[in-house]
Amino acid sequence: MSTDQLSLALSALAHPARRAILSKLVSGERTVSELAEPFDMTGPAITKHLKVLERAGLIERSRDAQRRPCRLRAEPLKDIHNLLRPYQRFWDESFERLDALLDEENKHCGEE
Amino acid sequence: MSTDQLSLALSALAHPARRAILSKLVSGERTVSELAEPFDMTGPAITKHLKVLERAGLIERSRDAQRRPCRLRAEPLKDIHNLLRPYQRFWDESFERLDALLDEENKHCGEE
DNA sequence: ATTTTATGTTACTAATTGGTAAAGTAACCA
DNA sequence: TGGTTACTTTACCAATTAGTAACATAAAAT
Repeated sequence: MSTDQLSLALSALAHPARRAILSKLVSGERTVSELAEPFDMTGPAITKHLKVLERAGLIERSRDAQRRPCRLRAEPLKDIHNLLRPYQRFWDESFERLDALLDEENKHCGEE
Repeated sequence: MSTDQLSLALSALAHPARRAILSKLVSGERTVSELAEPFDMTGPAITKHLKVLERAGLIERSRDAQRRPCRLRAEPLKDIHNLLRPYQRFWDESFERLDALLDEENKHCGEE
């Protein structure tokens, strides 16, 4: 597995349960059991998903008595957003124009 | 593994080699060997990465004699972009304001 | 002190990933 | 027909991931 932050964040998001967990955190801190509740998933499974998210820097955890609340950290998402930026024009243009754009680019830097 | 398009696209991007391949395709069609050249990687390894990208809908392949040129397909990237949108305000705001935002949200929907 | 609640750890399994070497296919070239 | 180029397929391997059941810990409530 690739251990750079960007790869970690992307592969953390590549699971519906983890995306659902993140989206729950948009509205604020949540405990592990609050996050686990809507999923038909055992405790250890949730714990592992949270570890993946934590390792990717997408959540932070604190302590509140026996609870371990999770909160969102959006920085890695910003990196993904930046990764996508060079491609954005490909979906902002109509699909017919894509070929034209590619051909145009080829004239400039296609020969090495 | 999750087989929905979004998960496939995200996990396809979660490898530096595949991101590098995609970024090469921004400037137009490339053959397999053109894509393989900068990596210290065997043919079969590249073929596998291309299959992952193809399965995720991020590239299309055609035929030109014995060559199998690849071209970019950006739609799945648009889906990722849309996935990120709800989080965007978290990095557009200063980090001090994040807590305030979260607390504000909690007042509205934190009690169930 | 004991129980309950909340969460984590360990040990195990099955499936997937990322890589290799070696053989196979497909199109062009002489 | 035979050789070369371009790429794929077929085993095979080691490492990782996603899940489970069972057990462990930590704080609060009784």
